[in-house]
Amino acid sequence: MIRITKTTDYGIVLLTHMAEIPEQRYNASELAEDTQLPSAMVSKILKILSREGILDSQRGVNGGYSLAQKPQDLTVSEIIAALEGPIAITECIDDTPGECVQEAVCPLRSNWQLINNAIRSALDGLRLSDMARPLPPAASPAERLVTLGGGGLQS
Amino acid sequence: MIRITKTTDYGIVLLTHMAEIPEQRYNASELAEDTQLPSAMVSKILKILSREGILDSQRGVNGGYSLAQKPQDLTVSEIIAALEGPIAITECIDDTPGECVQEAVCPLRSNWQLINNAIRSALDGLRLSDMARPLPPAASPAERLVTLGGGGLQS
DNA sequence: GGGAATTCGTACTGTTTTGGTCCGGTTTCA
DNA sequence: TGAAACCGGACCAAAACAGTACGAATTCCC
Repeated sequence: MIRITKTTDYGIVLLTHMAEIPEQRYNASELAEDTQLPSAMVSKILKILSREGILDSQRGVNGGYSLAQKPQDLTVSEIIAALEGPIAITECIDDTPGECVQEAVCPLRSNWQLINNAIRSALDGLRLSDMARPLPPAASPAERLVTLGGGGLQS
Repeated sequence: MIRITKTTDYGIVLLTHMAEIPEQRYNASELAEDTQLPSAMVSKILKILSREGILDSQRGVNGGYSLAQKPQDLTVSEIIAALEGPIAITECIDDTPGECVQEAVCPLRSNWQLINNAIRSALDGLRLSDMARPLPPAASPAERLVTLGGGGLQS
């Protein structure tokens, strides 16, 4: 199953929550409380997001974390990249040439980029602000994209 | 890192190879030889693809596997779904309601669909025949999609 | 009918990744 | 000075993955 790790899952939940009041500063335990996620985990994730520049951190008594950018400027792609490294589906992408045994045989190396780019583009198009919208009034936001590419049921 | 398992990686290599002469029947050891992949693994993967209906299998002396569809009809999305289960990034998608502790708190459940759909759409647009093309003459195929969505370097 | 070639199903095992915890250190503020 | 917060790791159990093995079941050919 193509999946995102729980770390990333939680990360997006946290960021989405913070995006509700973007300017506010939140501390780790407060966020854990609000989202009902394990607090040790929350704090671990916030550390990563801060190290990666997605959050600003403020130490000390009234410290905490706040969004480094506006929710509408932060792409899902960036968030995922921060939490699980670069979005590169397969290994043979940034490999040093010569390492792959298939190199001579495999006509795919560059064609894998097709898949990577397709996914990255899709994720670049999504903003934190899109995720934070709590089910818009008229049409479900999910519908917007289904029409874009065909969708298809998950069998 | 969002990644596809090696099983899927190999699977696409195998299918791509088979797509070169779509009507032909290939046996497992032949394919392992051609692609330089571990033969036990190859055979395991072919079994799965056959069970999932992507390949037709023929037992017996001159048996082997052949593509069940034309390469231009088979989407990357289907291949991945066959090899790693439905493309559903997070757990809380097809969960039975009530299982998720966050349910009350989490405004995301339906918004995760945004991400899932975005990725699925991207993958639905790619065919096996696109992968099989061994670096078309004029422009690299990777370029086609970069322009489509912005691309962005993998940091 | 028998034997060889081939797929089929599934169980097994070692390694890596993931999810989650813990703890000692550092910074800031009152 | 001490409490509140972040920071940076190490650490561990459980799950997933990569790869192997082996005994069926089928089919073809002689």
